[in-house]
Amino acid sequence: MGRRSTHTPEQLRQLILDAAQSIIETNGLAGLSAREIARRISYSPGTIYNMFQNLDDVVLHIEARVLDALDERLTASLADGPPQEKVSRLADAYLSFTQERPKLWNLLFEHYMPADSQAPAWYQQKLELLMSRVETAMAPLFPPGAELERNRAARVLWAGVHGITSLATANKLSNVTNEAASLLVRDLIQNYLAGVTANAKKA
Amino acid sequence: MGRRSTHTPEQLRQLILDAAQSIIETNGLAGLSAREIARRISYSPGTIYNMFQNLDDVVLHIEARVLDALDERLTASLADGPPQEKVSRLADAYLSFTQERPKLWNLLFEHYMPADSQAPAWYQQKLELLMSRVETAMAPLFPPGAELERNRAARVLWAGVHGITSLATANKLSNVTNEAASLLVRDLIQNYLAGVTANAKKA
DNA sequence: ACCTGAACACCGTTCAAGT
DNA sequence: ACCTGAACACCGTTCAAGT
Repeated sequence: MGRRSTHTPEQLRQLILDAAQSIIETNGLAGLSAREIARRISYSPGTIYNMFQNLDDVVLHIEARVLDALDERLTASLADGPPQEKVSRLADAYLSFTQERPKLWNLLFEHYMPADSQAPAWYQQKLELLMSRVETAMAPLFPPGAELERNRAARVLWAGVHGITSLATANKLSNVTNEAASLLVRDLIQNYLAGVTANAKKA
Repeated sequence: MGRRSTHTPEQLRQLILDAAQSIIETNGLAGLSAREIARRISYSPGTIYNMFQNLDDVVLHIEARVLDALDERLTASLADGPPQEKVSRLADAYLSFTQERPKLWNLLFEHYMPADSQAPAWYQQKLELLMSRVETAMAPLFPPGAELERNRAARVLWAGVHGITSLATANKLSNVTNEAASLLVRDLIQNYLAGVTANAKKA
């Protein structure tokens, strides 16, 4: 046994991640197991543990890929226009990503860190990057110096869009199908931003 | 073996559900197993399957309890006042429930029906009841005949509050702690309702 | 050095057999 | 009638031993 080295360590890591991602895309997180990954890449289960700390660690690296793919989508969707339109474009890009790759997107929210450990710093940074796309798109709506308000509004919209998508996908919004979700998202953005700009003018 | 009947079937069902709930409250859904329930109630694993279809079915019944408890909280929070205040009260009640019993609340969203089966009708009805609390509280903000808009606004706010809570709890809102979540919720309600009522007046 | 695979401690679920 | 517990097909993870 042992010693075959047909792959470099880096290749092996990618092999593992590719297999894991493919399992998740078809069967969801519930379908993922270290043994199934091993079977697919024709290595023994132990090998997974030579390359990663454990299965949670594998999942975390898949999440990194998803966050990167999501950011690509968001940035690709940007185009000139008024802030409201930019934000709507971002939301549409987010929604279409979740609808095209539901299992992968869902992974981000159904997987929890083991209670004793927090998400690593690079993970938090990827989240912040995503949110900063929204914040930048909205910037013209706020007077200079209103960084706090702008930051808060970006978080509220981000979380709001997430909430609608998440409940619609899980069929927990009572009668709101996945398609109708985009109507709710538009409504949220329009009315929330109307409220925010009205208040900004008052101040 | 067999035949002891120290409990009626209904008692046995409640015994199982009580044990399951207690496991979830301390260790989360991940800590739940049919064998662990059996151990706690001093029955064999097979007994769980005499009383429930499977473990998912047990979880579904726990979810029913959580939805009922949540509705009790929401209705208890109601008091006279302008609609905006009523909605805020509901949101506060929701938030405090999630903070007091995070594992139980989380269950509602981390547990998915098996892909082949939908949530039963009574489950959907409980969800609708919760959402109707919001809709009723907001009713005076809408002109008569605007049922559609009212219904949509209730869903948007419900999903929005859920999204904020959910991301804050999972530490995925970057720097937004669980306490700060209530600030975001207030901001969402205030600005969204400001936008909605401005539009309603225009129409 | 690299990889294996047996071993340990768990699962969900079923169902023949016991009282 | 009610309940058991062995059986089957799975898990995650470790680590001595093989090449």
